[in-house]
Amino acid sequence: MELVRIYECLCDATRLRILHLLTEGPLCVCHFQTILQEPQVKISKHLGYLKARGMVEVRREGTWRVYSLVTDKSRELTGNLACLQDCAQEEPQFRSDLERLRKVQARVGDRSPACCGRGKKLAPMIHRRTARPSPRTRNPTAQT
Amino acid sequence: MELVRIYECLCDATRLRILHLLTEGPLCVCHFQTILQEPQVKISKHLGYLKARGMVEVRREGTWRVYSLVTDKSRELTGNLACLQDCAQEEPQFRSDLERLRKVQARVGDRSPACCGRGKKLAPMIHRRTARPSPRTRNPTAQT
DNA sequence: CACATATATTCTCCTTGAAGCATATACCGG
DNA sequence: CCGGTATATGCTTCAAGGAGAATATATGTG
Repeated sequence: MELVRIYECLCDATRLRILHLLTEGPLCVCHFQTILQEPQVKISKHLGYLKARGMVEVRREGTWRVYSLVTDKSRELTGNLACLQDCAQEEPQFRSDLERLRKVQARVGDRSPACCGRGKKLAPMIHRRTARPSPRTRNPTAQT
Repeated sequence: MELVRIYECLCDATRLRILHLLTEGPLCVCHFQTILQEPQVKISKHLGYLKARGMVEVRREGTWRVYSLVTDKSRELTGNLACLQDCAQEEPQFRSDLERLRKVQARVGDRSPACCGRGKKLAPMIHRRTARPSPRTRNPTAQT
């Protein structure tokens, strides 16, 4: 049952937070770190878990990996994501994640030179306001 | 996060089937056995799991235990059950469960003398068409 | 090339939970 | 009280998966 697969992805708080953020648009790992405030390994692993189950897909942007929700979602997945989205409005955790997401978006939208806030190098500068599909950046290939 | 708790309940096929059936109305363990065609231990354990997480409640009816969805559901739970209900229409597994449920309901609705089909004793005869809240049976008490 | 950054992978430790057998418990009819 | 039915629980085995430290890999910079 595909449904079970979906629910397996949803039964962990970190993954829920990740998916919730992804419904707002693609995001790279370092942004997840900033927003979720969780160690890199943890985030990377959960993203891997989600990818392995076909919930998300990746695209490289220079050094970054930009994750997004899988494009062709099943009926079940669409429904459950909508449901999650709905539930998320109450959970304070999700709300604060969203706030932090807005900040990151603002920073990045301004083309300020930080990916993870480290503000060191800048690379292709592709971190636009994550909501838009970002027309064409540098290397639209690669995925799995 | 309560959401996680909910999803934990949903990420097992047997539990999904159980919950799906319960959205149609209360059901006793022996009927679950008949419908799901799974061993008693398995069903009983999963029902216990669901009860421990506050998704279902029990009521005794003589020798039987009649399980039902918890009466006051959270917004999240309501939403997810609705979503499940929606997804269930496609899954053949759920559909055949439903068919078997109808048969059981028919049998029981006719007041035929079987709980598990064994047709031995009959007891208070409370197994009415499970869909209706069953106004008042014998022992509306008991729960945990 | 050496280095720094972004991210993934490996390995280990530990907990949860699923399955199944055997057994316990509760209730019923006689 | 006895035997039988309905259901739960204890125990064991086993696999999945979560956390974290250390390390590997890839890529861009000078």
